[in-house]
Amino acid sequence: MPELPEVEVLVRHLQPLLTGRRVGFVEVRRTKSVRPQTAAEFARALRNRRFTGLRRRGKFLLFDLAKVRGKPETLVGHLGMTGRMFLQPVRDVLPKHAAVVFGVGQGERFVFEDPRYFGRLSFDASPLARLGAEPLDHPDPPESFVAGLRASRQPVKVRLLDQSVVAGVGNIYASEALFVAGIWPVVPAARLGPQRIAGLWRAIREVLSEAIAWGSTVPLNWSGAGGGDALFYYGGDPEAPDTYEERLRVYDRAGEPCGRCGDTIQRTVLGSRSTFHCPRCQRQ
DNA sequence: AACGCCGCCTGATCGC
DNA sequence: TGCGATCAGGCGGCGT
Repeated sequence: MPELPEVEVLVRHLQPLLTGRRVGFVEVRRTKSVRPQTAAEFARALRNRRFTGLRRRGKFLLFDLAKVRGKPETLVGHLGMTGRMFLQPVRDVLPKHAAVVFGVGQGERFVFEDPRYFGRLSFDASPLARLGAEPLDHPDPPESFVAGLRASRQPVKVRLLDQSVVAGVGNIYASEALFVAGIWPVVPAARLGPQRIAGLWRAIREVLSEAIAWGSTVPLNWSGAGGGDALFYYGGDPEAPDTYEERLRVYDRAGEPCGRCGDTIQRTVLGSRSTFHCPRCQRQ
């Protein structure tokens, strides 16, 4: 599932392709996937607009649009669980679950594909206001992160999935960061002292930036053809033998030996979500 | 009011 | 082989 690194790699890929381009036709194929939720209103807000940039905030993509009186300046994208975004020639075959399609000139179109329809393309920017700090912008744990952990008796793994505590961490990198930090996922967030909080913040930054660096070293393939591994095709060729999946330390590795100590990695369920940890490297 | 849990979705996988 | 059941999960919303 796309988390901060996958969105970051996608943004870096799309930013130069979209900037300066003007939107032509707009085709909303699933009204569920857009806000406002009528095809006509959404198309009216987007048609003929020019992209001036593309940014990321947490797991959100922010498409900057040239100012037009009375119209929103930012299109907000979220990939949900299974969303993909790419450009393709207009004569190519559309994927089965193409939710939104719009022309970007020169015989090309932008495709937002999303088999489970959890993602969105929206002109409502209000969800951004609830986001916590950007982990890669702050070398030291921000006060909002410390406060978000201190206030809760929930397991720290569950707290990390709350986007108001830290923006962009999802189920995969939460397990990964806790492993790197040597923290047992079940530990109540409020029980972590300043040292461990600082270590956890560093670990979050490490696993996220490592994933981005890996993604950016691989040639991008955004043909939109084929599926490949739904988890980590963001960084490269879905057919490539080495995917980032192979670099994950604990996620989806239940029963396998820990790469650090050799003990068996465990799968548990926290907040009705799969959680992976090494019982030896992660205590208390 | 913090927190647990449901519903939204389809595709992959599993068991019989 | 075929088919129904189960699972996957980001996030908003709802109930306690």
